[in-house]
Amino acid sequence: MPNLRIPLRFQLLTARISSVSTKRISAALDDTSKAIIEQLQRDGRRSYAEIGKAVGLSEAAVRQRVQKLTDAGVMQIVAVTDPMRLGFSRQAMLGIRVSGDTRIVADLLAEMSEISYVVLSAGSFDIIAEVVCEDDDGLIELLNEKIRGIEGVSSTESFLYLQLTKQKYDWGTR
Amino acid sequence: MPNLRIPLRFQLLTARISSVSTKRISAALDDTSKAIIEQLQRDGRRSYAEIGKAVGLSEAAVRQRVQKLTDAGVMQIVAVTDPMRLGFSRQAMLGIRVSGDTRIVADLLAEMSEISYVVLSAGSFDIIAEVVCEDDDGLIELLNEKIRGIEGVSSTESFLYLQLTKQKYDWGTR
DNA sequence: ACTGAAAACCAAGATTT
DNA sequence: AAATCTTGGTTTTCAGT
Repeated sequence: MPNLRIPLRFQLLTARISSVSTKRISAALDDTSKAIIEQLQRDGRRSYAEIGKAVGLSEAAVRQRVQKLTDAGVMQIVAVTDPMRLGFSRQAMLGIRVSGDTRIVADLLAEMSEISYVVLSAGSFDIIAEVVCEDDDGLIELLNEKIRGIEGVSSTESFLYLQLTKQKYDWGTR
Repeated sequence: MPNLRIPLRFQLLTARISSVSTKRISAALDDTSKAIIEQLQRDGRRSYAEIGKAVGLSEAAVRQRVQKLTDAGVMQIVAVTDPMRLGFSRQAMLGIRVSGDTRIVADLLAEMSEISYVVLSAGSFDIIAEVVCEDDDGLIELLNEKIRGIEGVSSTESFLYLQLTKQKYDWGTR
């Protein structure tokens, strides 16, 4: 069973890869599969029959394709919550410089509930992390009490979010 | 009808807000709703009956709550595709400095299909953007031919992804 | 494509706050 | 009174053959 506490892409990249092997599907989805995915991107609970009508397939055929796509880890149907709607209104991207093993620091960051995104990167930052806090106080506290206290963190730089202009997850279908 | 080409949070933040007013739910979800959301984060197509069994509610009650949560924009059930699985293996975060109106540049970036994420930020970068390309050539081309050519982009800095350590979307339920 | 089983839907009615 | 949950009957979908 995959670790389900971190749902979307992270899960796709880790848990699933182990079981399905690293076969790459490339952009080799046919138009019908793309159309099915598009339907489900609009509404993940749309019925197979309805999707079938839209893409010109029988209900059963749609169901089989959806099964295949999810089994292969190409697609996942999940609920996503909106931090803003839940009172987490202060977001920021952090650039972090590390002395020592970046993976150890990244793992510590990943354990923090306020941190939604952690990547190891090449460039003038070793780690990039996204934080989601209720307010400025939460962010200040997180930075000073938790992040800067991590052994090996030599400096951090914050980029407060002013406005989220775009976010998408629909690779391969457009 | 909301613009569905940009599915998740962006949609939640824009299209939905207009119709539902800006009421904030705060962390005021009761435990039952949280439990329902958790179920759907594991599998967005789990049946209402099954969820009901898990959270101690009737099938109809679960359906009503899910309806409310999605109508309120707290949650959305969608298909998410994995860029890696589809052959987009080179990702990077870009820090962009802009002279002039950052929103205009951000909108231009948002139109590019390789760019998955755009935020206006305060700090030493005016815009932060995530790019997802098939390979290094794609990234180089994007940077030089498209991004650096935008009027008002004064400098860019790239942070290539080495490893995605964490990604989550489940605010409010943990 | 067909079929039994399951789930979703709908409309009241009951219960809670 | 308003919101929320349950129940029972009906339609639709699901999953296996």
